Amino acid sequence: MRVSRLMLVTLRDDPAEAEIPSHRLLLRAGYIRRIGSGIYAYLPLLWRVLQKVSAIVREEMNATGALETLLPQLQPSELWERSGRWQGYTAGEGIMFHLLDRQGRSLGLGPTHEEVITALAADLLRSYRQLPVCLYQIQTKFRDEIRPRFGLMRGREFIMKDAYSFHADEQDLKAAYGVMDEAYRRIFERCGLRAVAVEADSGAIGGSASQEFMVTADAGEDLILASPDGRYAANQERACSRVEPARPLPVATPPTLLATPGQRSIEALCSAHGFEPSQTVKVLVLLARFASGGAKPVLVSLRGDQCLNTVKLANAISARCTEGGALLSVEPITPEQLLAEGLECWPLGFLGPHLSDALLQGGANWQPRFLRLADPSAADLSAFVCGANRLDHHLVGACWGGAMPTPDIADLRAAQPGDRCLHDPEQRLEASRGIEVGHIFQLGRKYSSALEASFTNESGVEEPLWMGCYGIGVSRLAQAAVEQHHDANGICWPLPIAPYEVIVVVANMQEPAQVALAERLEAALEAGGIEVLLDDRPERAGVKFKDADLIGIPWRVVVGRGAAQGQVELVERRSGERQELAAAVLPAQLIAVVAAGRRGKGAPSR
RNA sequence: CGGGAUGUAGCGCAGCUUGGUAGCGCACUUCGUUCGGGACGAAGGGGCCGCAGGUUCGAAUCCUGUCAUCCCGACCA
Repeated sequence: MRVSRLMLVTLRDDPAEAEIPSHRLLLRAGYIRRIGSGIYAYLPLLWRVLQKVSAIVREEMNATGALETLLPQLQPSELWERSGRWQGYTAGEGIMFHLLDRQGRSLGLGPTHEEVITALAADLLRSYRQLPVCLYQIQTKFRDEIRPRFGLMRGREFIMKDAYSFHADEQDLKAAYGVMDEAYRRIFERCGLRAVAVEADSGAIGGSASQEFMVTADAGEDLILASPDGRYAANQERACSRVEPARPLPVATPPTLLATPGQRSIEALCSAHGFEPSQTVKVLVLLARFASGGAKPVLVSLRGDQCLNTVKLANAISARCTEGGALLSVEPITPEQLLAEGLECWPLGFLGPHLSDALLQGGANWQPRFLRLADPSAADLSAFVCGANRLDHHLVGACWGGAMPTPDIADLRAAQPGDRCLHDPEQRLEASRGIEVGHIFQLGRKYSSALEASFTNESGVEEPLWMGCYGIGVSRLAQAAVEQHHDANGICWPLPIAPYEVIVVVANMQEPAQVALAERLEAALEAGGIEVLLDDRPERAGVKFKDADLIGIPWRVVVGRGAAQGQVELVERRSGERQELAAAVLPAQLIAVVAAGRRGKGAPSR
């Protein structure tokens, strides 16, 4: 392919909209153009990258026995109502684009395909003899992201590989999950990416076990906490750790009232009275809103030196409040909200776990009882300092039981870098950032039960199918590769996913000898199965070198001054290493090197 | 949605405070000189100054509204 015919438009200046290196480089090097917020055109060079990634994904999925398919993006709301997700996905902070057709039917633009696939499974799968099956597709997904960001990293339209497996029992599901885990590791490795598997929260998709695959990069949106020994890694949303022992509070029976004027924070309280944060319990009041329109006040008790993990909190609330439909949001309660609800103002900043349900009586809409939750680190304290539920006062020496109703215990604390690990107290969690490029879930029977997808087992009894689901963000993966593989001059594609493998640069198009030799080399390389670009533009050599570096083709062949003597230069993009060699031997040598790179040596050595 | 910022040529920006009918660099076209790491000179083309109102003899500039985009938080592959 000739560069003059490639519609290649590179930019010398960084576009103002791009923040992170990969986004800047994809724009500058002519791989993508923004069409709208979170909506990008994949230009020809990027499309080749995406197809290469897709081909690797396809090979590895096929190798597991999965079947490729293509499901509709336009999905009837009725399916989503049956799974109970229509409200959650369209109302409130819902991310599903939805519309009415001309008959007034309600449709959604697929953000994911559990509903469709499960409906199909209900239709087609009748007997254990048909199981297991795994279907996958590589297709555009639509999500009305609250904040699209970083180019392809978080687009509103993006390419995803999603797979769904169906099993007769949980053991078989777990086996398939393990097979997918291995396939995923091979996919990322073959794409030349350094990726780590971490324990994850399963979020809106639901289900039990789930694992994310993170491409490590400073620009990643996720915080990973991992032990140095490599035995534990988790998304911070999910991560658990040991809590440091609290310093015991000298027992003061009965609890005494302490005047604490204006000391609304743990920090202010402790510095004024010489307490340690671990001797205190902080109480948060939040409001949980549900799809049904209901709202429940939640009282959360944490040890004063610990932080709330909002994902764990949302999970704990969802698990305990099943009747109101999906949990839409959990937000701190503000004085304005109390006023609007018709309640008198609470002494915010001085709350204790014994805040009375009586304070909720007479409210307009909220449920009249608190959901009382506590993290074990707070619940384990035998005596503590907490708010007195009275303005400018705290209680010293409070303890659980009696007037202090014992709360429901749930893991609610956010693990932090530096915390000791559960599996080995000698290990401390370390933080790094990652880009989530893959996620695998054991869904269990959540969707199959809701959508009545059942099969007849060996004993002739009908039961819901066991399901797994497995995603890879294909377009995100391509950008993550750039984030991980670039330098000051541009992109350094891992060879297996590079848009072209070799670029032949004619230093001076006015030298017929150079042009002729370059064309011969292009033909020889192509005959050897190499994907070759020929830079035949009437530009100065410097411009072409800059562009070649910017677009990141792994190997560059320069046909220049030595052309008359049959000498050319070979440059490796990643290392910058160059060698002079005879044009006659170049094709064979390069074909061998590229073939080795395709076999998975595209990954960097470090 | 909350907080912050920005909309002027394809890209990056100046001009706005102090109204007088738009400019710089890159890119693009033509010619010449150059020709191995984003050359130089000359000549060109390209702008409802985001949109709509208002103030004014006159608005990119002042006022009001609106839309869009980007950044910081909650969502996710």
